[in-house]
Amino acid sequence: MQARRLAKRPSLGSRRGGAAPAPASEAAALGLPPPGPSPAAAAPGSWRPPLPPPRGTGPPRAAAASSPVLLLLGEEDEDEEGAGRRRRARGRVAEKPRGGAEEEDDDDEEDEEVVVEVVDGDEDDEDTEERFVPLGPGRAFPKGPARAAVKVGSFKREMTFTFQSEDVKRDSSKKTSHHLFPLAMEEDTRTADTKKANRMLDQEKENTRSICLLEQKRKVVSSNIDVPPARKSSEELDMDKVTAAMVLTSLSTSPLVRSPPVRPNEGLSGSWKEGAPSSSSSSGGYWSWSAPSDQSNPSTPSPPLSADSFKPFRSPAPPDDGIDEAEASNLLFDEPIPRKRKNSMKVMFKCLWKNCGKVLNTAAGIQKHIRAIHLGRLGESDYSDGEEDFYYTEIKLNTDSVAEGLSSMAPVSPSQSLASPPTFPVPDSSRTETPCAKTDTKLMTPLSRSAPTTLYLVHTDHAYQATPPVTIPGSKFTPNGSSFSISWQSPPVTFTGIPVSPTHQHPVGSGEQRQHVHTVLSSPPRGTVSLRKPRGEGKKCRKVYGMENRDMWCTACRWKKACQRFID
DNA sequence: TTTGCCGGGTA
DNA sequence: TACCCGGCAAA
Ligand SMILES: [Zn+2]
Repeated sequence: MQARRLAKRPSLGSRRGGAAPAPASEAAALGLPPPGPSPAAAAPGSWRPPLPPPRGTGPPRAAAASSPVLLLLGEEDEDEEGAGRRRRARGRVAEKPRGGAEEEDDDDEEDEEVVVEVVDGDEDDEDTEERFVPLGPGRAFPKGPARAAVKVGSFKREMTFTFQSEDVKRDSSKKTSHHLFPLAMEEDTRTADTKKANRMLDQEKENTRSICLLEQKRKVVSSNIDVPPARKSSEELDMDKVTAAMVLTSLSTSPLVRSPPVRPNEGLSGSWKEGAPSSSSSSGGYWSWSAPSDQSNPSTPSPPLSADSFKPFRSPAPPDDGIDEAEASNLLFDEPIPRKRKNSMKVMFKCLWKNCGKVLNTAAGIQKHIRAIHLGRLGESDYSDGEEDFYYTEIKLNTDSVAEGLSSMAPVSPSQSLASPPTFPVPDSSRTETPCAKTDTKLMTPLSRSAPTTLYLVHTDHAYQATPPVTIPGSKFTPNGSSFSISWQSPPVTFTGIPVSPTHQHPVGSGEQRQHVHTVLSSPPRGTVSLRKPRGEGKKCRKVYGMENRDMWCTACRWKKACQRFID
């Protein structure tokens, strides 16, 4: 191998000492340090290759030369263990002189320790309500993305946990006499639970979607989620998940879609009921979004009903929409924000009854409405057999999305655009996203085009750029983070692709590259998926360090991929 | 020609 | 997945 390489690359051959013969002389020739210390031995602060500057060589180099600290702070200066020539790529991972920064964006885990610490913290509190607390005030927010990621992860987990427990709790308390098995429960479907369940599902979806937000605001959230010391059989728990999943799946086509209008012969009631044998569920936790982390995803292809999406669906309900709309918006504003909803979330309940588009801000209200007006059951004020459930739907409004919806402004995230079109495998070759991002995508892909705020989809053009540390330039997620999405584009900053960037957000502003996205949008069938990137004009590793210092290049460059160090 | 890097191949 | 490279296109 080596041989081959050498042979193939004359230029390199001359310098690439690593394993090749005659390293010493070569080194000397190049002004390299005495080969004394084995290449790998190089101490952190040790020697830095004067840098056979092919061309004035990068400034980073200079600084990086001796101070590890600097290295850490600085973007990413690799420091090939002093002696420079680490033996070719292969093993470089192994050596990681803790003092010196790592080369490779993908390697520098400057925050490593920190991260660990955090994790620990989380773990510790693992199960208590206060688990978040410590994180909030106590910890100064670390900056590393890596860290962030980790945190996020753990949070998610926790939350999941939390909810489930809650679920179960109420579940059990509520229908104590119910069977515990989903199938069996189908019979009971149309019980109060059902509705709750549905709602819960919706919420789940939504939550998933906005999980990122949650993460951002975990602090806030945490305060809301109080976890009663819940214990329950794992069995139950599972069941929950399962059922939830089932329901989700079956409902994947928004309830609205398949509701009333579905059957032409729809009588007055119960017409479509049979159609949805699936709706069975157990828990009725409002805040439940079961197993967001792993489980839920598979079953959440459903379109989140949201401000936007509901409009179209509304079609079943003929005229008086205008009124509703208005009404809705009104409610929107004075609504006390149902429970745990995060600032930007509003929940409305909309009557799906034909010709009736009533929108109320409380489930009870809508139920009552349906029962009274449409089902003609006036008596049973509080009792609901779940029937109403089928005639109303919960609408989640994300204030942001609303705003967006009003003025379908362009600057919104392109990612959104990407997702919405009938689905054409957009170039989008590889995307590395955070877990949440994942769920996000899932949700959005189908038909939804809402909640633009929630996408922190991370998209890196290349895997090579996936992990670098990066502090997002312009904006930092604010615990409130509801409006950050748009602000990205401007900063032309060179932010080293990271797992936390809003999908294709910035490209639009900074570059031409994603332009084609629009194209795709307008005319889906565009086959031309592979538009070559315009190619950044900046100097890249190759140019900067020159062929001779190939090992100083960033990995990507070495791989002949898009440079990740000098991003355009 | 050089540079950047895509697409694809190999290990 | 990590690594490498042919080859194309922009500079
Ligand atoms: Zn590079």
